Formats: sequence, structure tokens, C-alpha cells
Amino acid sequence: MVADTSETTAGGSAGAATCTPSLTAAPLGEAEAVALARVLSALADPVRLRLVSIVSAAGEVCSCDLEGPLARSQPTVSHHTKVLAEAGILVGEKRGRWTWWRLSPGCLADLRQALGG
Amino acid sequence: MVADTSETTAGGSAGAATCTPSLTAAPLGEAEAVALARVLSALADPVRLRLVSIVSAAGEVCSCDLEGPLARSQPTVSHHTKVLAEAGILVGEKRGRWTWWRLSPGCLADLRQALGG
DNA sequence: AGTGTTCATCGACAGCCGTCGATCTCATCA
DNA sequence: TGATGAGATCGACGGCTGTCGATGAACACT
Repeated sequence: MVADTSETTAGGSAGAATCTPSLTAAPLGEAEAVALARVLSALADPVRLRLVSIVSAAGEVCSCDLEGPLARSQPTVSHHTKVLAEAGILVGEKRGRWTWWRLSPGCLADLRQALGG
Repeated sequence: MVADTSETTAGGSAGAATCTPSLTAAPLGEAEAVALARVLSALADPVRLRLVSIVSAAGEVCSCDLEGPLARSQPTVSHHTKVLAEAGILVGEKRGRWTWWRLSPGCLADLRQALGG
């Protein structure tokens, strides 16, 4: 139901989550904390961390090339890519029959900054 | 059952978790992913994020001064500080009747580096 | 000793999350 | 048009997690 031409990014509200709140500066408002927690939750899973590292190392990865290295079923891999995309960490692009995933540019940098960079 | 003189840090195995694995470099081994996920899970909660930001801003905070700002019961606050301490993010020191919490030095920096810094 | 305070632990409950098999959608190719 | 194949969705199950009230342990002060 995401219904777009080809870009499968953030569902619509989590993309700008990592923009500017700093953990170590001010006491951090409740809304900012919820937004930051959403992104961190997406990364707080061993399978998704390895997924992100694989995508990061390869630059671009097809979904079908993730099941093997992650040792997870196709529905599970699809679930994890969806979670990461909704958190604004991954960007998916459908090319023909395959979906290619790459890192959302600047997202990890924003996250590092939010963590007190 | 932590049973030590006064330092309530990592339970014993999570402290060195954030040391050197880089998300964006190599494909990230399974053990490293589990260790990183453990730290991220500790931070992936709005209440704990606000807790950390409060401690960070104040430098040092007593447990009893957290219930109010966090709007959580005393057992819940105690639970969260324990989770953060076991993840190596907070360090607790008992002084008299109070427990004072401060950030584990270098922990957030290590985390930022693990995230591709 | 007795009392009050600070914090940790326990037990319970509701809700969320990772996982997979089965199924559905849709693009490609014969 | 029909067959094939990639990937998204559904439904279910077990396990983990945030929360709180009640209780317990340790300390300070009288």
C-alpha cells in the first residue's frame, strides 16, 4: 500500500527523524526521543545490522542476494528491509523483477550526530 | 547480585562491545552484530534516551531526580538505569544513600565510530 | 534500637517483535 | 496467454520488553 513509482523509502514520517536532535546537548524532548528511538530500534537487531553492513560494503544489493548471507527466509528478509526502509536507513529501487537496496545517503551520519557527534 | 564495592558498570560482558567493529566497512561478523545490537537496544527506547540526555546534560544525576522528569515509577527508573549500565552506557556510583549516575566515558564515541564514524 | 528514605528485586500483565509457511501480486519471457 | 520467478503480505507462534505495585535490603539519623 506504499504505492509509488519505484522509490520505497520512509513510510512518510520517519525519514526526517534523525535531523538535528543531539543526545548530549539539551535534555531532549519527548517527541525527539521517540523519533530517535525509532531509528535506533530499526538498527538494534543483529540481522538488520549485518544487512546494513552488507549493503554498505557492496554499495547496492538485490534482495535475493541477502537470504544466503543472512541465513533467513525470504519473508524475514523482506520484513527487515521494510523496517530499515521505513526508518529511512535503506532506500529500495525496483528494477525489473528485482529490488535493489542501498543506504540512504547521510542517514548514518545524521544518526552519529544525534548521538552526540 | 552485582556485588561490588561501589561501581555498577557493565554486567561483565557488554562493556567492550562497542570497541572497533565498523558498520560501513566489512560485512560485520555475527558476534560483532550481536554485541552492537545489544548496545543499540539499550538506547532504542524513548525513556532511556531522555535519561541519557539528562545525565549527559547534568554530568551526574541521582536516581531520585529521574522519576520526575521521566514521569515513570521508581522501579521502572531503576530498571532502565540497570539496562543502560549493563550495556556499558551508564556508570553508577553509590554514595551514602544515593546512587549517582554518569555517562561511561568514551562509550557514545565508540558507538558513533561503530556506526561508521 | 527504631524510624524513615533510597534503591534494587520480584511477580505479573499487556503489548511488541522476529521468525516462518502459505499465499498473493506483478513483471518477464516463451 | 500461460508459465516462471522475485518479492511483498498475511496469519500464527514463541519470546522478549516496558510498566507498575509490593516487597526487601542497605543506609542515615535520632
